[in-house]
Amino acid sequence: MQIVRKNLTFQLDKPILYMMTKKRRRLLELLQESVQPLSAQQVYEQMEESLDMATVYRGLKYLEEAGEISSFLLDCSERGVERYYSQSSSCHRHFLHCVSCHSFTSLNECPLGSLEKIEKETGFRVEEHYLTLKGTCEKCQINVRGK
Amino acid sequence: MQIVRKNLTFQLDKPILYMMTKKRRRLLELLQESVQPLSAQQVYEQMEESLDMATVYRGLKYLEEAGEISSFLLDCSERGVERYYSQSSSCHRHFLHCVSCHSFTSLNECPLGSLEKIEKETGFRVEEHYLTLKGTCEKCQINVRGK
DNA sequence: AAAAATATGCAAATCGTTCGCAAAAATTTG
DNA sequence: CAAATTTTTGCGAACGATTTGCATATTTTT
Repeated sequence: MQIVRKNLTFQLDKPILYMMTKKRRRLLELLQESVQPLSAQQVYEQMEESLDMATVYRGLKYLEEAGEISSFLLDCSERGVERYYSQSSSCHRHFLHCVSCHSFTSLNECPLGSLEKIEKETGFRVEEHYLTLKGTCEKCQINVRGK
Repeated sequence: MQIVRKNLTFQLDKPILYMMTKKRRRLLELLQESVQPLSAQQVYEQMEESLDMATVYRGLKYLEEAGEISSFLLDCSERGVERYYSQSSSCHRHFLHCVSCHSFTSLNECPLGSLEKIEKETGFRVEEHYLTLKGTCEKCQINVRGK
């Protein structure tokens, strides 16, 4: 990650100028270090330096708008409906969510076929897509069997 | 739709006995008549007979557990994060959501390729999946052009 | 270094959704 | 069929995730 200063950073085509403060950088680093997508609450808990919850939310929203991270909604039986954040690595990612241990596993590639067919059929111009797969991870399958 | 009476209805393999009250039937009918998935709020507004919001929520949850309807989460720029409900027709469905007029378009088929590959790669047993496509519907594309 | 702009902490507000409880409706029992 | 029992409904309060207003702190611009 580069250090970003106001008026100096451009994302996508249109220039988005933004400011990378210490706190925001820590938020971003935390997400970059994490293998798992994290909810705002989890980010808050994992921050060593103190950071207000409102600042976490504002920071995450800011980083997302700046294109550094991306998020999705998940309804988890354990934690309820929350937004989860992860770094915006090279390409967009999807996750498998284990309904038993509630961990995420990242997919290597997007299992979605071409969207062109859909666009032709529906007349829609598809701009983004979110895919959530739910199931049971390898570990939890074994654990259940073991019992 | 069949009229369901306690102890007389079975869903899937395991017998789920459930009671179809007048209010619940109206909820279900509303969703069956609607082309679009509806949020609890929209269901509430479209109900001619008065129905408490708590009852709407409870009824929708009940119908979903009974397998009559299904739901998904959507973050819409206009309406925020809400759960949307639609009847569980024969097979499971996915929707395209227009980011301009906020309407839904139903997909004819699931664009997801085989999940087997994913299961092999990840060891995951995939049980369900949710796909949200966002973009611009045909009408809104034309409207924008027209301006 | 001072002035201006922006971010942060704190507390209160918001919004979708859920819950407790008493009354109403549906089901079961005798 | 009426009484007893179970389940649902309405109402208001509670909840949890997220947002907002405002005064203060930090960062940027001058």
